[in-house]
Amino acid sequence: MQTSAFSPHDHSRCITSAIGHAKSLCADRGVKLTPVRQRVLELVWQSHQPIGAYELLASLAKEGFNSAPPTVYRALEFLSGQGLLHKLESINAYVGCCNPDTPHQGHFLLCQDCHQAQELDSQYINLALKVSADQHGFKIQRHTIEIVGTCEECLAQSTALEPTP
Amino acid sequence: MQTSAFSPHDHSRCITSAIGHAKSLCADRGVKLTPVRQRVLELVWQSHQPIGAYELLASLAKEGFNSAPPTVYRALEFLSGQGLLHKLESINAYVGCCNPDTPHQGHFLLCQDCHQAQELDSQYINLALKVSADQHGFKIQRHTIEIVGTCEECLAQSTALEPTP
DNA sequence: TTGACAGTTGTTATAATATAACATAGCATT
DNA sequence: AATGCTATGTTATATTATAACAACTGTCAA
Ligand SMILES: [Zn+2]
Ligand SMILES: [Zn+2]
Ligand SMILES: [Zn+2]
Ligand SMILES: [Zn+2]
Repeated sequence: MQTSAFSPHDHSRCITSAIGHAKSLCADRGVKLTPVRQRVLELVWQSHQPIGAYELLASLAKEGFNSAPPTVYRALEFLSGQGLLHKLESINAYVGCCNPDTPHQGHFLLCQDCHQAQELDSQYINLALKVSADQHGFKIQRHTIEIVGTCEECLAQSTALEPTP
Repeated sequence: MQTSAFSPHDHSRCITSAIGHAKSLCADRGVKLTPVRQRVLELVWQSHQPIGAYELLASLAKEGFNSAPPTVYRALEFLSGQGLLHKLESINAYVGCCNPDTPHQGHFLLCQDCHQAQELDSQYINLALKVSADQHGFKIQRHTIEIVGTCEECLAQSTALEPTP
């Protein structure tokens, strides 16, 4: 896995790695990565841009898969349940998980310029959440952490385009 | 303002404080807290449970207000723009802001038992987000931080009900 | 073999959330 | 009164997601 979704990299390796990982993981767990489930996962991994359910559905339809909404929502539910992808709540879109072995919700950087997402699992953030929750006697079950802004690459591009003073 | 939405408190004071605050704040800013906007804000503040747009709409309808979706979404957009409420993205619901003077996105504790929400603005969390973003050269514009779990009161209740060993 | 079961998929309909587009009304300034 | 701005009314539609039930598929044991 590359260090950042935002930096240029050989993304085909992301895809093959993710799919390979998913296959072995599902085999280990005794659950079925059926054709439609695998195809949805591949489509989600087509890029680091989170993708919406109905966009996935349109792709499936073009490829001759069944294309009623439950098809894709069931696949997304399965993949999410296996920790193979995450839903980004603030944009109703789905992105592949970089580290599906252990259950987690992750933290996401969303670039509003290139629309790519990078998953983190920062122990700083986890600790800060825990400390804040503890202060209120609150027991954390899960969380949604989505940070919107501009990634390093897009910042560099916009800086390069600025008029020189 | 009370220290916690979860603890028992005189909630009528939350409401009057929030509405009074909103009135003076809108007056200061030269924007209009019209009847429907004020009523939506009051409805949002009816409790510390985040409320959905269509539930607000149903209440408005009962009270003789116009009850087409744009009415409530416009009010929510105005109130959100003035920092008087927040949308909780993970549940598509809206909750009054405790501290509308300064712009912020806040951090939310959502109790899955009593369905109440407590807004925080933890500097620990803000710092952790900033550190993580900085490590990736990412410039934060806004964020969605929603922590789901069980509040202190509900934990105490469930503990009290547990069978003694 | 066959039938019972569990899991998966197909199909239809509908729920829930949100916005586009354009018309009308109120209100302040000139 | 005419103008322009903000807010509201109205109709229609877009977007996201789920309910409900039927049909198919493979497994395994009687
Ligand atoms: Zn990649
Ligand atoms: Zn992940
Ligand atoms: Zn209160
Ligand atoms: Zn707030």
